[in-house]
Amino acid sequence: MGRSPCCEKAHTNKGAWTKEEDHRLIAYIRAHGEGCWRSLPKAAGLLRCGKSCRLRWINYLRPDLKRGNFTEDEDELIIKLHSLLGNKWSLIAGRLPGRTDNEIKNYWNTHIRRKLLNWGIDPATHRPVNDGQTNNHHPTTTTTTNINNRSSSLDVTTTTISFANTSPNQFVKEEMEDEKLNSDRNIKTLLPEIQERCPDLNLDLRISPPHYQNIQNNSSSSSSSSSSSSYIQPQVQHVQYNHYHHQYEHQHHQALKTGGSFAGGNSTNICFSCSLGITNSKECSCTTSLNGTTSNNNTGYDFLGLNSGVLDYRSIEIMK
DNA sequence: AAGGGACTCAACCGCCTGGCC
DNA sequence: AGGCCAGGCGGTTGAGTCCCT
Repeated sequence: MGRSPCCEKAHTNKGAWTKEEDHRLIAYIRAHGEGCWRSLPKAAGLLRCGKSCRLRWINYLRPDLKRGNFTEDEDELIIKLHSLLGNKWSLIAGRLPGRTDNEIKNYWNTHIRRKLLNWGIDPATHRPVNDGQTNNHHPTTTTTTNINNRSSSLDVTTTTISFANTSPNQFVKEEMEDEKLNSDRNIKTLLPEIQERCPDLNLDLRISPPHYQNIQNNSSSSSSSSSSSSYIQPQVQHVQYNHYHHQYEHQHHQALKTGGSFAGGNSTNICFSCSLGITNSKECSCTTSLNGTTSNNNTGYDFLGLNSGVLDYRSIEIMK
């Protein structure tokens, strides 16, 4: 026995929404709020499937939607979130206020995928295309050059992934260069160039213990060039989102000042939302105020932020 | 100007999940 | 425990638009 249809398809409109339908839907939701999508079309006088109404509202009519092109910062954030979360568009959208999962999914498939491919990076794995070795479960010794390593007042070693230096014009130029180069050379010869172009782009992922442990070990992870790495003795590099750099450092500084740890430590937690600058969001599950007081007595490591309900990118580290 | 291929993105489809009975 | 249902999600489609020849 098949599933019952969500609506009577014979009596519903399909395809593009008309302005009148939009107005009806908006008026109804303003008056009655969201929810009960199945009964909404009838109540609102719409010949639409409830799902269709929900989608139209969420993806297009919602007043808090941010219209217009994605910014470089948003690009950057989407790439990083995708490297952490995969095709979990709704989760990614949750970190980008005003953007919908559908919008991000489309943008990924039409723009970012191609951009990464032009860089020689597999958008699915965030690894260099043709890099068979890195698919190995046992990472080999590699050399890393940490050019964009920003020193902070905290003397905490971090590696900043930055696309910010690349202006739109540069992108166009680089894409043209890429096409030429791809036709001229074997892709293998390109890999060093890709790394040179994005010297701080290291998209190999691993899950590590809380960040505070790495603070203690930071002296061993700040070298600007080679060292061997393995899962046993990792060379730790932290992902850090440039545009939230300042806020993060502030929070981190406060946490250290008060003797606590930051985001992933076992005494205080700054939630993922806040670490991304999405303060006061419904996702916020901070257990610590910035003055260092703790409002929750969770103990142990919250893998993937499951206890706090959100991912904590600070504890998801990138290594080579 | 016209044809056609490439691209974009709103919308649809089908599956999954969780709540309720 | 199992069925039903609503909501949500990710993958896919296709109409409209853009761009190149």
